[in-house]
Amino acid sequence: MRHLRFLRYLDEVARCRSIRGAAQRLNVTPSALNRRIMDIEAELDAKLLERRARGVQLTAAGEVFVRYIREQLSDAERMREQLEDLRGLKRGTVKIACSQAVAHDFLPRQIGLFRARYPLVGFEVAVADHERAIALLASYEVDLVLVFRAPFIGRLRPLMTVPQRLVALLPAGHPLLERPKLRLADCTGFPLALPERTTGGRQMIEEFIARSGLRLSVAAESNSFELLRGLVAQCGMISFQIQIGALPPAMPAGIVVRALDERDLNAADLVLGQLRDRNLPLAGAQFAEHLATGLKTLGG
Amino acid sequence: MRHLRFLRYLDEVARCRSIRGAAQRLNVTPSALNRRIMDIEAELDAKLLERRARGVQLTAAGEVFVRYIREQLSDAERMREQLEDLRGLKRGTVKIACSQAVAHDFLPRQIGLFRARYPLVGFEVAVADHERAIALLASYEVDLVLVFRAPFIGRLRPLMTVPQRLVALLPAGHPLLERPKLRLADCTGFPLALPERTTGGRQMIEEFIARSGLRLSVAAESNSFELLRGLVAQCGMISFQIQIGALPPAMPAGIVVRALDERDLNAADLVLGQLRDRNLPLAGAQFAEHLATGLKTLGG
DNA sequence: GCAGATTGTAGCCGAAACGGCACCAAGAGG
DNA sequence: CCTCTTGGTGCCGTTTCGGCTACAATCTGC
Repeated sequence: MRHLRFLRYLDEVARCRSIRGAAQRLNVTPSALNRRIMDIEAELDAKLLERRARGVQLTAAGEVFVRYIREQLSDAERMREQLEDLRGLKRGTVKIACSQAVAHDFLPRQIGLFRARYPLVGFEVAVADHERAIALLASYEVDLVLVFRAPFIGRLRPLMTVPQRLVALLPAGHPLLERPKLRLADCTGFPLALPERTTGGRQMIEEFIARSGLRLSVAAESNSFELLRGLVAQCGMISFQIQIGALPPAMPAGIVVRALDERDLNAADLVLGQLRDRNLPLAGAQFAEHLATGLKTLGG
Repeated sequence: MRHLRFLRYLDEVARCRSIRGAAQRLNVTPSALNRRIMDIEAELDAKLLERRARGVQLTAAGEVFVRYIREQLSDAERMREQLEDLRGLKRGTVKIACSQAVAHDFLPRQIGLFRARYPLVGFEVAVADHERAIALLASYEVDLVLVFRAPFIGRLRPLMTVPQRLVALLPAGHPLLERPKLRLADCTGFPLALPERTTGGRQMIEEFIARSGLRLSVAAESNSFELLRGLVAQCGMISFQIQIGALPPAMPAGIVVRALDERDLNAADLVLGQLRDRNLPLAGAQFAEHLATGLKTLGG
């Protein structure tokens, strides 16, 4: 959309917090960029940027305007999709940020199912922790988030929440597998491979430790669930994951999933959400609906 | 907003259903206007207008695009108001369409109360029948409607509904005033001044007539409630109005208001509404809230 | 069926907007 | 102190835009 050029300019400046930096990314000269911004400031009769020696900073008015810009850009995209839609094509791009737990199996499968019906729809998936996911949502870089233990933010509108329990991942043949149900206390003697402290699952474990005073032997710790699974299968460690991240069919041979006793850990919510006060692009809205049914059948 | 110029162009063309007509209203030449439109069509790769000999007609894609345009223009206005807002000024313009029944007393008083708190807020009020009011809302020419017996339209989002009964307006000293409550059948012998058939109040009366087979002597009929009141005060006729249009303090001397028996006429709704899927400008949203409380205290 | 009016459209030209380049001024950091 | 980075300005060529004029197609009234 031609008429949105200036808006893109300011959007990029806001992201880079620098006129020269934005100019480089936009393939224009800083002077030209700066002039357009000054035009807008003159028209609105309000300073949008606080010019500092090391770059620029958005003023309060700038914040308001940048939010407006991102709405506009999003709306333009949505309109385009509507046009494509009534031309018979279902296309567009779904941008989503998700927790690592769903990155291995659940989300890719849902994308596959969705694309079977709408093959022209593209996807951009950012795997990130809760905070970064919410930040991406707030800056309009993604349309949807699917995260575990989302922080309570006013601008997040939950579309669906699914309670999730923690399950244990054990190597095949592990002695603990003889018991039908596992308690966390049973694991004290065994080497554990835990997810990083920023993840929701780890925080649940930490809360339990704080409550019970249990001492666990943490043999390994990683930000990669992929690696943790490897530690289980190849080093005989025990790891933990939320249910959706450890659906039995997706587990490699050599790893067995066991539920943890309900007394040990409360469930926490996996939440599918979008930005409040925002109209999603067609493709995004449809995929959100698709995901919602996918999540629902998961529970049933 | 400079970057929205093209959009205004097409918006006006859509309203005029003519390129030349729109060009005249926009103070540009038809050729220039047409070029911009063709630019947009080329960029979207979709014909927006069906060129005919007597003017132009929006295509389906055109409809989608024009709706997008009006959203954009509305959003731009809202953003401006937000900027003014954080500059300390509460300004903006509230655009509202209303039924005649509230034009005489209720709405002006509410506007007065509102402007006492926000003196910089301007008003544009269009008095119109239901259909036209809804049309104005749908084409983004007004932000709010306050109409009696609004038609059920999907795009209308009711914010508040207030049931309204019909009351009779009689000249002071009229013989019927001796009775505490009036029945419609009592009026058969007297000359009546009825509102036009397009108004909601008249339709209620017509429905009663159809049900009861009553014969009323219609001495006068008008589209102006102002005139009807004159006929009551100066010609001794009886007229009818919904409650909110006949609040006793607003009645001129010489006119007395009497409730009609509940058995005769059901209540119908006065509805305050906005367009679904639209974010109102700040001033509009605030006035809607103000009106809602005004309507609530009315009932209590 | 034919003149007249009305509508959208293309060519040409001047004006305005825009971007690139070179240069300047102001802080930050050593 | 100098140097490096940042935003800001003057000048000039390019692109975009709008007004004028003329033209083809269609509707209207007789």
